[in-house]
Amino acid sequence: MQSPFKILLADDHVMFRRGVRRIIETMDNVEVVGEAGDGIELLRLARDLNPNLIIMDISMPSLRGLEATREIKCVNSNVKVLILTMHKDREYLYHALTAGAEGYLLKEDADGELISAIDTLRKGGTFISSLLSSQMADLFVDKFRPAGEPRTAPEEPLTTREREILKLIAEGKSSKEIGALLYISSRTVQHHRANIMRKLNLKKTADLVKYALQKGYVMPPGM
Amino acid sequence: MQSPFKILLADDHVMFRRGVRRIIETMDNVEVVGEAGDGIELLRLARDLNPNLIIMDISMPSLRGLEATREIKCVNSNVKVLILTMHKDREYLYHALTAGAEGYLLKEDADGELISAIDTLRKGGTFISSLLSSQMADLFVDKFRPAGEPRTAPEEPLTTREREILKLIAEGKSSKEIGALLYISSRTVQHHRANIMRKLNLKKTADLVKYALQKGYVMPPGM
DNA sequence: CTCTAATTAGGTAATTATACCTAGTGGCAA
DNA sequence: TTGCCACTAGGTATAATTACCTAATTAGAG
Repeated sequence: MQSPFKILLADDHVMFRRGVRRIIETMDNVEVVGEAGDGIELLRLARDLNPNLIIMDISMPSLRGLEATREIKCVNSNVKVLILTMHKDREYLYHALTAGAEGYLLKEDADGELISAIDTLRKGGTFISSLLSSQMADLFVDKFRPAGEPRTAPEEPLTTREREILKLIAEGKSSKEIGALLYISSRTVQHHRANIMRKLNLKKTADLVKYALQKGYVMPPGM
Repeated sequence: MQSPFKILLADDHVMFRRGVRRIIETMDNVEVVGEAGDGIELLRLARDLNPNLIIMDISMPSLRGLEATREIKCVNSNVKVLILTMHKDREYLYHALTAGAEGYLLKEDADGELISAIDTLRKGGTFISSLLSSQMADLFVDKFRPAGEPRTAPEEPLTTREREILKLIAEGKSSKEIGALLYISSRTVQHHRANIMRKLNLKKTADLVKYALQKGYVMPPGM
């Protein structure tokens, strides 16, 4: 048997820490080594107790949880962080993940998922509340795909044909090749090309490629 | 009552399309307007039928599903895409999302989640198989955190000067402009340019731009 | 010292891209 | 019908890229 998995709890509500501790105590080879009531105490205990996992709320007095997370990750990057919170907004989730947290669990489904969350993090994985999977996906899609842009300004000045041609340009094809592909004259392609550049206020092929990449019209390099 | 939500099915297995269709037919105000057996047919039907949602497998003959997704999104960015597949690897998920898909559902839990996935996408949301939420989180964390090197070996055949010039090319500058910036002849820039293309086995400016973007030599568009 | 690679520079030619034009057709809406 | 727009096609001209060459200088490795 390995040495036990050391967990540090951080929440400003005693009752909540007690509840979490009780759930954890049903697990094998896992030990709660300490409890912190605010961020300052958390930093001190994280340094002294050297836990493997910190379970914390992100709304704590004297130092916000995310600040604490960054601080701790900076000093000891081996420790895992599981955020346990009531916030289901995507902004909180986003900030938690970018701050370095490996887990994000809603208090409302902590009963059902806390144990599997701890297990997952112990094995080196990442755990997000299943209730937030759609938010998660939204985040991902928003961050990685400026294309389509459903919610923010579908103001695309290009016509269908122009997008089609832009895609081929960004793939590295010449006007002549594109004309052959689409069964139109290369002069027509050149005309579309000029229109695209005029509409987007671009000057060079390089700009067209970057625009197409940004919009997701072509495969990102590296796949 | 609104006009029905039009769905186009794309999968190379007839039986699977039939099964999906049967599930969908239990929904209100939703209509399957067509079925495609391969990517080429999919592109044609997507254009002709103008569906609101495309449900497709990503392993189809004659055109891979992700290619088809980009193609369709490029021409009609309003259509939603739900990937229905057996692949649970994070690479597939990642590529599907970056290709512009709004949904990713495993065939094995299609029975239970297909209807809610369709509903979610109809409302403008994003849906990922709950079985993949941990993969999703891993993806997110991987992408946003490690500021250090990527895992791939940095075998870079280019010289310092060549990288410098490649960067400027990708920023949209001409050989003459680059020469003026670096106080060298535009002919020298052209020579470097040719060397870069020879080393990387590339042919066009567009390829250079994509390569530079991939390597991170220039800011990704949109940030 | 010798050899190689990197950087610099130029010649010539073909191809392609960019910047200005005009103009016919078809679809769609006021 | 009239007008607008997308798509088509072409003319002309200049700028830039791409594809072949050669070659001098310098720094560094062997």
